[in-house]
Amino acid sequence: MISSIAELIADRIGTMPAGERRAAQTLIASYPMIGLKTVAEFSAAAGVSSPTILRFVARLGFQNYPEFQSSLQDELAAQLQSPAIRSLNPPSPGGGTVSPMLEATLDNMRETFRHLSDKQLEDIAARLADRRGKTFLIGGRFTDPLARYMAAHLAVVQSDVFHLAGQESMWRDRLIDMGKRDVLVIFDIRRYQDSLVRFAEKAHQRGVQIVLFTDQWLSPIARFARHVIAGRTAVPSAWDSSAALFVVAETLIGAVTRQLEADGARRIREMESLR
Amino acid sequence: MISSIAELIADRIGTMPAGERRAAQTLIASYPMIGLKTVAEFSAAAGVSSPTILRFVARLGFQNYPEFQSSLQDELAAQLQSPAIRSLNPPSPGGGTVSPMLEATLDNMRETFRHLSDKQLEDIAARLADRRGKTFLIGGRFTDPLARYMAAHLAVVQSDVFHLAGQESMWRDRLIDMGKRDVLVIFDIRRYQDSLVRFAEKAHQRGVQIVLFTDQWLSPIARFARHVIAGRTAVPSAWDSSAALFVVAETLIGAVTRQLEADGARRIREMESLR
DNA sequence: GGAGCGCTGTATCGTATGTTACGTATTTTG
DNA sequence: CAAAATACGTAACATACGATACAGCGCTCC
Repeated sequence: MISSIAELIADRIGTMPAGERRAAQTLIASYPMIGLKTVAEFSAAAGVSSPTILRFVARLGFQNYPEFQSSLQDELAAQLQSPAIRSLNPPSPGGGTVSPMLEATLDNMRETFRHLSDKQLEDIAARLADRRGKTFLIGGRFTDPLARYMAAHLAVVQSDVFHLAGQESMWRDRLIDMGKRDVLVIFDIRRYQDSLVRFAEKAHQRGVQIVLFTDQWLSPIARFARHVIAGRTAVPSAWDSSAALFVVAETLIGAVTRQLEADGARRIREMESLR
Repeated sequence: MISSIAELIADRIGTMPAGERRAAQTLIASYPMIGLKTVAEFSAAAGVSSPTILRFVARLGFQNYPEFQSSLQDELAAQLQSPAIRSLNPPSPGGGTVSPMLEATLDNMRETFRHLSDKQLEDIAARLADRRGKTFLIGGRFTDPLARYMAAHLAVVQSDVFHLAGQESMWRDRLIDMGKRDVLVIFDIRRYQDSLVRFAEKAHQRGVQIVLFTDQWLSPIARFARHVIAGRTAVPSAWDSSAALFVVAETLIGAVTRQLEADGARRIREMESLR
């Protein structure tokens, strides 16, 4: 079973003529980067001519050079999605059904945050902390609890935080209260909900700033969103995991709280005294 | 100091027009693979035209598209050479707010699961999957969304799943429906809510089996509970983190689904056909 | 309500890139 | 040692790719 081009090369390098062998060795030496460049660059690096490179990829079984490159890219993509860090967490001798799920979840989080810079989060937090507008939150069938969770926390440190619940017609009517200075936080992962998309579009038309939590395939709402947070959701289960998005939400809650520190602290104290 | 294109994008995404922002988001979502493909593919994935992609890379400071691609490749190459330091987000020496939060959360999860055996989880899952009784879920001020999340999923694979919402008096009345064969899942972390404790006690008196999600200091409800899941909640933030509990909940959801596989699969299909 | 600006997509163009044909060099074999 | 077969590079070719000019549209600001 051959699963990577590198193996394929190792398998056939013995049967190759001198020129192609040099190509193979050059590719292996800085695998797979050279293969992503142009034929001319590849040939120059290997010290052979362009046609030799093409004959080389043909011998590997590819119809043409672009096809070869696509294959390399797919390989890279797969590699990047399951970071090698996995090996750093010992395979938890237990073995049971728990480990794979936990491991995948941890990977998802690392991967999600890898695509997320401090600056982005701070920007979004700043937007949420900006007290000139209101904050609305809403989610889909399985993600609405995340919206609630976030709303519950934000509502403690600032006023004008509203979770949109209930029937579609209910929240649609709330559109009238929304304007340019307001923020709408939407959670939407596969399978994306039409009702949410429609709602997002209408809100967008009113100039509302949309912060979208979605999965790596991006909900169609992304096109209306000012900020998009793409979380990894794949786990060995019948369900997708929202855990990564949950952690991003918590991180944001923390960031907003920090930015509102002065005001927020007072607010929290007041609130405590009211209980 | 900007060292990666991802950062560069995060830095300037705020100043970009809508179309280019979509390009940026698409790139970040599957960073950096899309950027290595052709302009046509990139533009199609982002849902914009080719010139918009080119304007996008121009705005990032590149003279032309190939130069942009080379830069991405260099980045990838550097990344591949030091697999240990996979983190795209540099260790944020400036005290980035993200890393410590994420690290703490990941630690919490590992620690939480370290104290949780496969057997325990399977037992709880079996209890929840046992279809002779009903399942009720409820949570506290900040944890109720977790109860909702779990309820939303369980309700798909089995009947008789109820989330207890609204006023305290509302759910207190539901006690009348609860008996020995039923399960009550409660989420309660500091500061523990008296109302929940009272409710748990009454349910316990009726012989209801209680599954408690709490923090490492254990809610007083623990004394009534048949199963206790203690999650770590400490993070460098003003708030406690429920992320570990969330992941346990997802794990349980997965386990229950698996145990109900035969029935559950049919149920899910039926449900799909109803939509 | 009108004028101006900026953003975006369509259509066209030039060119860099992959591809192929062919001639020369090198090795292999009888 | 000769002759054939294979390998390799040069050079011409075609295509697909990136780049650009331009027009339509929406938005903002008078």
